This record gives sequence, C-alpha cells and structure tokens, in this order.
Amino acid sequence: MTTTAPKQRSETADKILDLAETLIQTRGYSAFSYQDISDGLGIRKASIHYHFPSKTDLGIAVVDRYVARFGDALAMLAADETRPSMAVMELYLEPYAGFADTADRVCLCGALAGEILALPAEMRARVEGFFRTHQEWLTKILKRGTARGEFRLVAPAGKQARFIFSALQGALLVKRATGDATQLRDIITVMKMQLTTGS
Amino acid sequence: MTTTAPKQRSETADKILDLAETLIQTRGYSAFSYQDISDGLGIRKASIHYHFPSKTDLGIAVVDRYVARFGDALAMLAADETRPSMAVMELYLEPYAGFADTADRVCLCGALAGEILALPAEMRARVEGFFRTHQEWLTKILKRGTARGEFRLVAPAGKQARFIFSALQGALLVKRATGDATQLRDIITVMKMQLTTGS
DNA sequence: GTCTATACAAAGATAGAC
DNA sequence: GTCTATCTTTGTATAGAC
Repeated sequence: MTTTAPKQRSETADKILDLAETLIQTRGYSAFSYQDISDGLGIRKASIHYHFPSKTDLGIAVVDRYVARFGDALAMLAADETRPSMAVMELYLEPYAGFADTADRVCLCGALAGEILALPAEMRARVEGFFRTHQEWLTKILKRGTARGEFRLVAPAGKQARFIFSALQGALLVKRATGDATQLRDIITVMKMQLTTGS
Repeated sequence: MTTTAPKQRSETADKILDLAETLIQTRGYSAFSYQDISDGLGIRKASIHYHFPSKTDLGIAVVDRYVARFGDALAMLAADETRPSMAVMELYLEPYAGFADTADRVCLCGALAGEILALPAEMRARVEGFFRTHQEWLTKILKRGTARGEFRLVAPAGKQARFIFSALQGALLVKRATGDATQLRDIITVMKMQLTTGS
C-alpha cells in the first residue's frame, strides 16, 4: 500500500521543484527566492508563479514530494518480512549515506527544522510529521530486530530510535558545517556497533 | 586560561544581542530583521544600526558571545581533574537540558547550521569552529573516562564523540519541531546507558 | 545615543499581451 | 505557458537633526 500516485506535473514544474529542493537544502527556506529559481532555470519569475502561485505553495510541494519519496521506501521496507533487520536498517540508511557523498546536501526536513518558526504552518506540520514517521518506523525495526535476536538494545526501542534518528539528522548538519564527510559514516559505524554489542 | 574578557557594551547593545539571539534560535538568521528587534525593544531601526552597523556585524556578535559562553564552561570543566567523568559529562549537558525546558529554544549554532550557506563567511567559520571545539572536547572527556575505567566505549573516542554531539544537536531540532520535550531527555538517558553498559 | 526621514534594492505577487 | 511591466511591502542601510 501507499505507493502514492505521483501528481502529474509539467516538466517545468518538476525542474522548479528540483531546484527549489536543492536551494532549501543548502540555503534554507527563508533565504531562497523566486529570483534564484529564475536565474537557475532561465525563466522569468512570473512563470514560476504560474506553476506555484505563492512561495508557500512551492514550499509545500517540495516537502510533500520529499516526504512521499521516503514514505514509499519506508512502507516497502516494513513489508519485507524475510530480510535480516540489520539489512533493512542499511537500506534505510542509504539515502543518508548518499548525502554523505555531497559536500552541502542535508535532509530537507533537517535543514527546515532550524527555521521552523519562520515556516508557513502547512510546512511546519509536514516537517513534524516526517520526524514522527521516521522515529516510529525506526522504533518498529528496532523492536523487530530485538524480537528476532538480531539487535541488543540498552534502552527501550522508542528511546533508542529517537537517539539514532537525532544522531543522523545532527550528523548531516555537522557534516556540512565542518565540511567533513566522514561525520556521517562515523555515526553509522558507531550506531551499528551499539545495536549489535548488547549489554 | 581563556576566561575571555567580556567586551564592554552598552545596556541597549546587550538587549539587542539578547533578542537577536532568541530570534535567530527560533526563526533563523535569514528570517529575522532589524524591524523585529525594533518592534521587540521599542527602539528605532536606525538606533540598532548605531550599535551594530550591519546585520553581519550583529550576527557575528551574537555568535561570538554564544561561543564564548560555552568556551569558558568547557575550559573550566576540562581543568577539573578530580570530578568523576560522568559528573563532568552531566555538567556539559546542563545547557542542553536547559533547552529541553523551553518549547522553542535550540542551540544557536544548530539552528544556524540549517542555513549555513546563506550566512556571511565570518559567521560560517564560527559555527564550524563551535562544532569542532565541542567534538574535540567530548573526545577528550570520553578518553579520560575510558582511561579511568568509568566509561566503556564501543568505538574509538573520536567517533563516539561525534555520535553524541550529533545526537544532541539533532535532538534539539527534533524536539522543537515535534514539540516533544522528552526527546532530549530520552537521548541523554540512552547516551549515558551506552557509556556505562560496555561491551 | 536615539530620533526622523529617506534612499535603494530585493522580495513576493498580479495584470495582461503574446 | 511564458513573457513584460508594474505594484507593494519589506529589508538593509545612511544622513543629519536633536
């Protein structure tokens, strides 16, 4: 379930979304403008307003698309009953590892979290939902791994899930700020050690 | 060493710094304006420019003061040879726990990290320095605790320090976004468990 | 040190031609 | 769907009186 039907959009609209996503990830929502998109794509500001009447509309569309991308992957992973829990975990981590390969990419929602009170309410709600969903998903996989004897936790699954999720989000921001791509890989290494090196 | 002589500043300048710090922590650097300060303090925008000629000047001053506050505490903590390592750790965590008590406060540098590429270069460098300093300090205390037999690590101190620091920064952002103040306390609980529940 | 007044640019947004 | 033109508001910043 849940493979959301991708909204049919024009090619231009997709390009706008792509660039807006990158701009938000690197400069933040408040600091990017229709002018930046205009410059980047070689179209006029008015044309962007045709596709996304207001900046809020554009912001929501960017977050929705981002959240849906992750949501589909999470649902698929959760449905797989056969794969070892650590393998599922590794699949979950792939997008994060992907961010590690670039100098200045972080999780869209992680970037937005820093200016959450400056965001339109609709965007705020979606970022919050993203965080909740991911932490709930991580809780499930930790419980599954524990039940199967694959993980050994030092704390209740819910708390440890929060710990892992926070570490991933924080690591992305620190990685970019310090320009040290090993930050994320180190975090993932330690996290795995802690899941298998039980008490 | 290092108890930086606090720059002598007028009362108004201090009030401006206080409010600017709060505004950056809640709305971000790009989204706050001299008008916000003007409204909040009941002074004119031009008066703010008298104290801080440009927004960049103000931003740098805010970060410098914030970094110095932590820097002094870190230096004092590191100098204390007698205290148990976990007690030192708890002192380090106090400011974070303080953030947990408020709905919308996060680490200034954590908030800035989300829009790092939109910041003036001077601010960027300071945020980066803050992250490096804290991770180095955490590495030291972890090594100390291990040498004394107080901590048991599952990974090299440097990597585990990164994990802890990332988790703290990430937890602050998630806490605010979800409005769930237990996020930080949970993270701290798990972190302590992991330091004492060795392999 | 704070004010009024103002300059100047950028941002978000709309109208209407093509 | 994209353009030119224009509007309005806000943001940063300066000049100069008090």
